[in-house]
Amino acid sequence: MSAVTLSQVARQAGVSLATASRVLNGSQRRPAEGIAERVRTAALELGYVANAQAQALARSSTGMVGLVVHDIADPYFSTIARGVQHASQEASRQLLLAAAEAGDSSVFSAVSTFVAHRTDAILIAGSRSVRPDERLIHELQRYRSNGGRLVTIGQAWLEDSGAVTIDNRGGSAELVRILAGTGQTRFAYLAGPDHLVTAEDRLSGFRGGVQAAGVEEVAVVHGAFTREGGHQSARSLAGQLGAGMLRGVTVLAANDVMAIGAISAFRSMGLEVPRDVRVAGFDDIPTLRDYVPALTTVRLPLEEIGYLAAELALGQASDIVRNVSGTVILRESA
Amino acid sequence: MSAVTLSQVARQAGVSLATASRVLNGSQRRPAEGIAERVRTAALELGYVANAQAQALARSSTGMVGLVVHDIADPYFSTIARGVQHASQEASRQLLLAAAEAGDSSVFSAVSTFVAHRTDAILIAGSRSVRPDERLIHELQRYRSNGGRLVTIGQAWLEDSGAVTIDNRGGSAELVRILAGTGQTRFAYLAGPDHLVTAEDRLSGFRGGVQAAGVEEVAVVHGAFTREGGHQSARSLAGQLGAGMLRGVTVLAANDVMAIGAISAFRSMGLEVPRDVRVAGFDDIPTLRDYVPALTTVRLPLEEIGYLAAELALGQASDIVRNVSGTVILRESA
DNA sequence: AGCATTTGGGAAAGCGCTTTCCAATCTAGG
DNA sequence: CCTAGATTGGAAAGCGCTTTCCCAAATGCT
Repeated sequence: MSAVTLSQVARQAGVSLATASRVLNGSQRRPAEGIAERVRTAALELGYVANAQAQALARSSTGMVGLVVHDIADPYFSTIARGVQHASQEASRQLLLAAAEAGDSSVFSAVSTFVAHRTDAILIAGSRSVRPDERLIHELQRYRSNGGRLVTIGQAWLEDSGAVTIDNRGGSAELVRILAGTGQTRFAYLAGPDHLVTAEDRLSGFRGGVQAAGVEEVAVVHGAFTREGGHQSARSLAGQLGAGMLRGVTVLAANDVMAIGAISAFRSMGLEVPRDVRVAGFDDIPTLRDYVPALTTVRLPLEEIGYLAAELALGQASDIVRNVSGTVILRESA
Repeated sequence: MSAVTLSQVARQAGVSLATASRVLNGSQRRPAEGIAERVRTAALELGYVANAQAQALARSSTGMVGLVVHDIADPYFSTIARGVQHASQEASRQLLLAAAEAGDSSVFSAVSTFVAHRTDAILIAGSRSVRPDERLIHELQRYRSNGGRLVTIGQAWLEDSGAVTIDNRGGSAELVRILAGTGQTRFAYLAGPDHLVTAEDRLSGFRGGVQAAGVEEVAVVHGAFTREGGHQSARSLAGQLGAGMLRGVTVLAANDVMAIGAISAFRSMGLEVPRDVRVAGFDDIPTLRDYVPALTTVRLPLEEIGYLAAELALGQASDIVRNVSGTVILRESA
């Protein structure tokens, strides 16, 4: 990657490096218009594009922000990523993306790369582990103390760092409350992995809601946060209860893709949703809005969440926590 | 973003900068083990993390690859992105992501940023315009002549640059052929924007297939490559034909999300799929696989395509074109 | 023991920019 | 017409690394 350098431009324009830099790369001092014009012309002729790496080194700020997601192909994360991308673009920051599909250790390595690249900020989307990796926490703390901004999405990871927290508990509880209000009385829960706090929060919201509404908790089964996780959980729920006992039960899944998996499992068992079993999800993934039966769920403004997080990371405001909560969307499935 | 520097490590270890560099950041020369150990210890104690920017400057290679997608929240692109991400990670390259939601001009600015950041390679996913922006082409050519690698996904943009091409034409044609083989005879096409070559290729494949199979082309309507585009196109198709005439027609959409939009439109008009109208898509988006009625479509190995593209970009092989074609998946919708 | 080689650490020159000083020029006030 | 003060361009010192040389010490041979 060789390319035209500033000094070539300066030479061609017959000015010094300093002047060329001042003209081309925004500085306090604006050289006289005549000179500036010469420099601009030279730059254009040579096709000069500033080397962001060198600028970063000289300015000690890279203009890059790092986003770590669990899986970019998961619509939950890709929607958040979209929001982040928009905000970064508006702030003319470049987005570095890393996937951490293998838990804390891969979050750690993603963070390390970002640290190496000296991103101005790091955003972490994806649930914190209930018992977080010490190494990771240290790394993040050091990053912050070196002046890096950290914003986590979902819940706060560090005491006083930025975060866009999501009221998972409240959303689940509200969903149960409303469903109970429509007369449903027997609830089962397809929970996510029990080591993720997002999953645990949604579960505990469910339990709180069940208690508050005075309805019955038929069963809780844990599984992966994926379509397959939902599918398996649904099957094991059926096994646990006996297929007959499933009739009339409202099955809440920890997220939409699990709900989809569950519905597919129920269907393969000859159960129709919502006639035989009711199912609801969480997140309100945009791509799934045309699904039939339309999924009752808790809508999270995913894109906005990403946008907000990036704003927090890029704003000059000191680190801040912003809470967003979901709204229950009653559709056909429950 | 201040942090521990190599010279601090060197000082603490009591060696020179050169030695410290050789020990920590892979070089030909391996200092004696005793010394190396001292350096490593010092680095660990101080929590040294090499500054990738500075390394990039010194080595004149950044280890970053840029990916431009149309819209990261679109499952088509996020799936490709996943493949790219995997390949980059395996090659320990960092991924820069940019969205180009506003056509060629935004592709241009994305590319410019990547050029500024001196990414080792640029991957462009998302269809080329039928009449591509001259400026863009020049920028890409200059990038390549400066030693940057370019890989486009979908079709080749530059004469001899890397590309993972997709046999859109063949896929569409094959889909028509197979559907005609099941006895369907009247076909309509919901095409994408007529300025994108992907859209045009799929359309021309459709036409070729119709001709070859000797079936009837009822209508072709153009719309956006989105769910809403599909919805609207379906409505205008109905308007054009008269709702009655739609019965028995097989409506092929230029991609899956358009197909979903179309089905939703038909449904709102009281038409049931596939009983009244048949619908098929293209791409086989993973998230949509549980959709009911299950979508007949042309499966594209999206993730693999992304992976392949990144391999081409990162491999030492000179730029190469790799073609992938889809396979027709018959399900319920058509 | 004496010489030619190899080995391995360090000094220093960049990589491409930004930014602080400096010095020269210009402006305005007396 | 002279001087204090404001402008403005340029020289040069970094930013944090890599890598080429150079030189001293260690090694292998005769």
